[in-house]
Order: sequence, then structure tokens, then C-alpha cells
Amino acid sequence: MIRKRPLLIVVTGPTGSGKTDIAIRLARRLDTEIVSADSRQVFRDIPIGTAAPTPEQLAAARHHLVGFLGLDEYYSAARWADDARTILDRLWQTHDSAIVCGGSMLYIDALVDGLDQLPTVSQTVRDKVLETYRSVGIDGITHMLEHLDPQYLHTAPDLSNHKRLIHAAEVSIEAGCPYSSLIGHRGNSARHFDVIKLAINLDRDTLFARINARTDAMIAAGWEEEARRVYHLRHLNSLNTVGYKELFAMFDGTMPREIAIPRIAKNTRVYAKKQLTWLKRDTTVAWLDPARDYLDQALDLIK
RNA sequence: GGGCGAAUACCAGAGUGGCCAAAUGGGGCAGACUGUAAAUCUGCUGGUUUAUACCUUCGGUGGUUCGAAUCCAUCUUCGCCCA
Repeated sequence: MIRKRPLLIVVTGPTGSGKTDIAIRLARRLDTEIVSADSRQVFRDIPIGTAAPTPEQLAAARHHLVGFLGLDEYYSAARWADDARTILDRLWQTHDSAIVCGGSMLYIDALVDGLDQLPTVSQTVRDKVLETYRSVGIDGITHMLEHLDPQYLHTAPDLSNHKRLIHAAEVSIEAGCPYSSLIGHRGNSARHFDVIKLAINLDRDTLFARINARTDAMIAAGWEEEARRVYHLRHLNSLNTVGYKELFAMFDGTMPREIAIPRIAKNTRVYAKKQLTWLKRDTTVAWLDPARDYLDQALDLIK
């Protein structure tokens, strides 16, 4: 297959839908490699709880951006997109295609559609805004934005979301100009590669049954011991994650085991639903039919 | 056989005369999303396509009352206690 432009094949779908297996089959078939698009699998030391590719899977196809970061290291969609681009560009020197596989939809969009250029917020500014939030609450942040970026307050889709308000305030301070003046330009940077997005579409019952079973399997595989080893780091964002939150609460004694384990499965289902909501509005997604062989469909679509 | 208590929406559970289609939690459904996103946030969850509107609900039936999930009678079921 000779292509004028390199091809990026995105394999995505809700958690527990079997993305990794398909990506590996595709990679072997196309003789290429996989870049993981998973905001938690990037971290070291938590492979069980993040359902990271197993050693066997890693041996079956070359994976990138898995388990390479310390739990205390800062990371973001923008950084991931940069890292992914670096790897992909290198890959495309010797391959026509490459695969991105994962369920972190924001990360995938950052790579495919680009993000607006924003300054990286310094720790000083971060602390300052956070201090305001802690002492005055979300009203304090809203008040800051009335001066920093009143426009954002008018257009913000959700004024109850403190994380997003805080982010707008931080960026405005760091950049010295309103956050809203910096965004809205993404997509301007023309891609030099083609993209095909494949998403797995299992029916809800099947997907949820798989998630429930996987939760049990992860526990059986030693998830609790893994979580205990990182318990002392529980305040880190990297561990503000489905599963670890519930296990930590269980270790703390604030949540009984018979509540915690089912809740992990439940919160994973909720997460899967959020991923589906995100994908649903992405009109560029090609949904794979679970009744047919995924690899055949993928290969048909790539032609 | 006798005594007491309880029956509320998918579940648990508040409510004890009008402000109740009924708190709260769980579960479910739907949505938002451009820099820690497996995060964070939002809406709905009796029916009527919309509703500051109407209709049907709080175990069954019958009453009292201008008005009942709330009071009375009775029946049914469940729990506890005494035999």
C-alpha cells in the first residue's frame, strides 16, 4: 500500500470494549506500531488498575506511551499530543500507517484536531488561584474572572464547573490576556496525515457485563496490593481515578468492601457512558459492527 | 390464639391534615467538555411531546374533613413479642 500521506488509524471506544486486542491485530497485519491514548496507562506502577496492556500484549505489538511516567509527574492532553506526534512522525518515516489506541477522548482530539496554544501555568499562579478557590470558593474564581476574562463568563458552558473556571483564570493570569481570546483557533494547523477513527460499538448490556467481569478479574489479579503500594500517593491527580478512589476509601475504612467493589464496577460503567457520549457527537467516527469481524471491517475502511 | 409495630415512587428511606408528585441517598437515563479529562460539571428519573398547568399515586376497601401519604374503621401482607 503506497500512500501520499501517512495514515493514522485511531482505535477507540468505551473502556472494556476490547480496543487493545483489535489494535494489536491491526498492528500485526499492517506491520506497524501502537501509540496508547490513555491518560492513566501512561503512568508506571498501576498497570492492573488501569487495565494496561499485559506483557503478552506488549510483546505482540510495539506499544508507545505506556507506563513511562512517575505518578507524581505533571502530564496533560497537550503533552501527550506532543509526545504522540513525535513518535508518529518518526514511525511514518518507515511506515505508511500507525495506530493510536485508547479511550482518552480529549487526548485523541488534541492529536487529531489540535489544541490552542496556551502558556503552561506556573506553580506560583496555580497556587495563587487554588488558594482563592480554597478560601472563597467558586464565587471567588468567578469574581476573579469578572476582571480577567468577563467574556468567558458569558460563553462558558458551565459556570458550576470549578475546574474549568480555575483553568480559565490561571491561563488568563499566566498569559496576561483573557483566556477566551486565546481559544477558538484550533484546527488551523493543517494536518499532514490522514485519519480514520474506528470505534467499537457493543450493545450496552454486553459492554456492561464485560466491565463487571473485568472489575472482578482485576481484583483477582492483585489490584488491591497494587493500590496499597501507591496508597501513600493517593493525593496525586494520577490516582484520582476510578477504582483507586474506592480502594483507598476501603483502606481508610470509610467504605466497606461490599460497597467499594461494586462501586468500582458502577463508576467504570459511568465512565464508559461518558466516553460514548463524547464519541456520539463526533461525526467522523466509523462505528464497527460487533456482528462482523473487526479486523475485516477495519481493513475495508482503511482501503 | 393474644399484644405491638410496619406497609411510601426502580431500591432504601423521610414525611404524620393543606406549603407533597412527595426530602435525602442509592440505582438508572441523558448531556457538557480545547492543557492533571478514568478528571470536573449539569439536567431528568409517575403520566400528559412543552408546562409557574392538568391528571394518576403513598398496601386494599370504606369513612371523617372544605382538604388525607398523614385521622378513623376494616381487610391483606410482613416483622417482633407473649402464649
